[in-house]
Amino acid sequence: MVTNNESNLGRILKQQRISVPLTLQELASIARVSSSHLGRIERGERFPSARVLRRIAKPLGFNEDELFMLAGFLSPQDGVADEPGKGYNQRQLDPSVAKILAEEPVEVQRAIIGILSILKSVARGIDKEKEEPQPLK
Amino acid sequence: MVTNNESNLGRILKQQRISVPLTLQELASIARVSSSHLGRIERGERFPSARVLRRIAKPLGFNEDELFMLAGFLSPQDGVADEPGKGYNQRQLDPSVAKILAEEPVEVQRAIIGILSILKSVARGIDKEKEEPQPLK
DNA sequence: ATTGACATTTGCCAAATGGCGAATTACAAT
DNA sequence: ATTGTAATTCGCCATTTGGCAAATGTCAAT
Repeated sequence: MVTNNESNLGRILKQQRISVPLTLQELASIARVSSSHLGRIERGERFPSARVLRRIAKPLGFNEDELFMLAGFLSPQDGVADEPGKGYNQRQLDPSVAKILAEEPVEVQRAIIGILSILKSVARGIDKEKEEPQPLK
Repeated sequence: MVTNNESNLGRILKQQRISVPLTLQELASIARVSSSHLGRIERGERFPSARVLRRIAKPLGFNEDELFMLAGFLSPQDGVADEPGKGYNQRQLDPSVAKILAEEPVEVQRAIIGILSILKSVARGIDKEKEEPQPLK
């Protein structure tokens, strides 16, 4: 990525690094990313991958999600929601159901969801006559 | 990276895509990622960038952070997965499964467990009636 | 079997990421 | 100023990502 139009990310990262304070080389050795690369990221000549972003997050005092949001990797409203009942489902998964299901392989779990969706569409009525005529007999 | 086969991510993505259901081309056009690339990701020949992961999240019914966790981009709340593909325990309740199921009333959740146990017992006793050819025509 | 319509995979390529070492720039303390 | 040393930037290159188009696979309907 060349001269990112709106790369405050680099400035933010540099500011944070300076204020910690760390040099590029120190951050590089802590985060295991080359200092030259970090330098290019700070001045907007390169864009950090998720892996690099993740590695420099803690040394700079960022949360990973926070930094991912700054980088535009995560949508603003889609942070990790630790708050209960925040636009999520008001219903919840029955604990015993969760426990039983958790003992099955993930493929089985997903297959179960597949069966559920079939049952729901059947219950809703035969809704796909226009496209895919079911060989009923 | 060549055929990083130990990565479940591809499997998970494919399972989810199939169960939605979507074809590679449909997902490609919805998510604006080429179908060939998506195919390679699913079979582990390529590793998705954050940008791609972000684009395919919603069409597949994942939260972005959920998917980032699966890809190893975000650490799970406890434990550290430094390499992508690790840190995914196969014997846990899949987050997307939990989410979908949590939207159903508890009676439905329990009914699903009932169906699961019936299916398992059928699968166990499948050889008791080996003489039952299904008339499939 | 043949056709046709999709779906998936493969070959090839452009662009981007990221490391290493050399060059350059601060910035001390003589 | 000049020397020394640490910090930053630059040049070059390997590796990876991701797209396009062609090849291949799949499957239902002739």
